[in-house]
Amino acid sequence: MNISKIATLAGVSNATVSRFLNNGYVSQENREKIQKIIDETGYIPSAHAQTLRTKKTNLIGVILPKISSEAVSRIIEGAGKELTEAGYHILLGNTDLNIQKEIEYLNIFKNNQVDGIIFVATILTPAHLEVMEKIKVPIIVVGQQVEGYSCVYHDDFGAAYTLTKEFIQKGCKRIGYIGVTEKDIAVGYERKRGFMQALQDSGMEVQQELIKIGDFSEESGYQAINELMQLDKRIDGVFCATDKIAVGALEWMKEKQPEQIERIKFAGIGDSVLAKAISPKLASMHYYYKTSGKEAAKMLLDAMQSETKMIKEVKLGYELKLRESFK
Amino acid sequence: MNISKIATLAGVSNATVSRFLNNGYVSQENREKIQKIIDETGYIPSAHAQTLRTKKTNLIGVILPKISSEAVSRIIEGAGKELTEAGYHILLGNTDLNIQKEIEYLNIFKNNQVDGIIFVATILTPAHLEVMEKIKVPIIVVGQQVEGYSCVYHDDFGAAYTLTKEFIQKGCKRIGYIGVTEKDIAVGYERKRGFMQALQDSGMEVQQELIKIGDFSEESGYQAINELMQLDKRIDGVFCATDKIAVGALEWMKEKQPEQIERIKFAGIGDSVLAKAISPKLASMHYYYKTSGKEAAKMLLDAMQSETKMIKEVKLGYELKLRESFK
DNA sequence: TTGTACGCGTTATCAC
DNA sequence: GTGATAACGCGTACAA
Repeated sequence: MNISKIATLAGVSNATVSRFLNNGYVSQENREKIQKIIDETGYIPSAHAQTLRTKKTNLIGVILPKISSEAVSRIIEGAGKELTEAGYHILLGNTDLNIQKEIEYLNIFKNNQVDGIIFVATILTPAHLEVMEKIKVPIIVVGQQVEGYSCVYHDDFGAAYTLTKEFIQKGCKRIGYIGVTEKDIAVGYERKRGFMQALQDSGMEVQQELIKIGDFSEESGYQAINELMQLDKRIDGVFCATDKIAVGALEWMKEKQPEQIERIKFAGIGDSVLAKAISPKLASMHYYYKTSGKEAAKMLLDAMQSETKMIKEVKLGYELKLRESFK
Repeated sequence: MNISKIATLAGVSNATVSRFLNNGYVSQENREKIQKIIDETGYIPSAHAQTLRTKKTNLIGVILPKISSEAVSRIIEGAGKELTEAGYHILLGNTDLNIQKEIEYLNIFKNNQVDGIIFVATILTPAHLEVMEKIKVPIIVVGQQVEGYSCVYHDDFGAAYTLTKEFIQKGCKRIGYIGVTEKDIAVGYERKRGFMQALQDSGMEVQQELIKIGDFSEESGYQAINELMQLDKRIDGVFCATDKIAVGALEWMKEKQPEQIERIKFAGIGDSVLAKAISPKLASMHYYYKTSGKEAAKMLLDAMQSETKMIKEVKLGYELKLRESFK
């Protein structure tokens, strides 16, 4: 079923049907005839033919590292709502933590396959930037601050700084740190920087041996805390760059040294559902993931409308959630 | 940049370029010339124009109730991997638990916008089936068994039956049940049926007043357990239709009657990350969500290839995970 | 092995 | 207000 058949059935030309569909001038009489045929046939215009003609796809490419992550799914949830309301659909680009795939998706989306891109980034390499340069549709980066692109991210430095100050204020003297690779500017570099800066500003020495770098898994938290506890039994605080890492660390404590768990303060970042569910309840920094998705979508919608390529950065705050692990 | 420009630059006709791109006969000499131009320009054919011409979109519509759900995101993860490898992309249809939106998305996907549909269903109404009837592309339903459609789902009856038997074997005499609406055939109806059947088969009476129906939230578990404990203080087991409900119930116990928590056995279904993280660790039935997504994708790929509309049902098993809450 | 010419379904232009 | 008709970018008979 296509527009010509509808036109024939309604006794008008396809141009009139097209005008009817796109709010052009059509007589009341013809409006009714056409509507009747459309209702009867259940006709829906071919989005692909429309795209070919108008250059507008109504599609937004969303590139993300891992769909089964609480943060990421929240971001999509927020972005999706906003985009759907504006008449756009989401084309998914799940890279499964594979950096090469990120570049592949950027390339796939490049040639007008989508009207805009939301890129939930982790590690940005020069290769990424090179491809991104060539893309004509607007790109909004989520989760990382990146020069030359509109982005929405959390204040990782500030969150880590504030959280570390909290450790210090509560009297912690020897605080361990478990983080991730600094190639991830937001989670790895900025959070660690906030941690170290807060120590320095409080006149405390940064002890490099108490800084452990793992990956994003619970296991890496489990292993890192083990190393930390062997290194220095007087540790009285453990700053984990993510909640997941903290959960792993707490798991180790509960298994191996349950008598110490009350003495040592633990905190993560992200305020996941896990943080609230485990025992002791994990202190964490609440991040507004859904809002960040929503904000990114709004920025993208703006960018797609305007002619000028104005760059806008949105830095979202955080909220301290002190819980049992931080008494 | 389009195929004609590439052809001109390479000094051949667009037909030759097209043949080159689609593995047709092209002389070695021309192959090289064309490849050179394509490399230089970074040309990528317009997927939309290809679709218009070939009627193949390479798109799979995935309709789901809520992206930020562990089960759902796992399903997508599994399906996505399989589909991507086969050269398809996912067009997201997040309905945000709105049944009307499910029907909207089915309609959007109807008219050849996608080559196939994966429908992660919750409640299927006659209105759903009516729209689904009219859709020409293959549909695979995930999470529910539905007459006339290929589907992949978990053995909810069996899981609930087995789990209930476990309660009984461990000596429970008065088992409460907290479930969800029976309109959801899988989670609501089948799990409850398994529960009741197991009681009956063991010669135990089903006590209707010990059966509570809430929604999918933790709060509903929190409230339902409160009602149950007021009704009958001798309750020694609580079967929760989902892990989330069980988490809410345990939360209430920890807050209000911590001294009773050891006496009463708790279990959920789904084996979420929460189940393993909370204390006491929640006994649950492991479900193979990622596998179900993978399986659905495979079935869809098959269905899209074959001419015949063979219906296939895949019922996945479960794995009992006894944990602290079930000692 | 190559090129010409047409059609996929839609929108936009223009003359009526 | 309306209806031919060209054009969007591509794939593919068909003729060469």
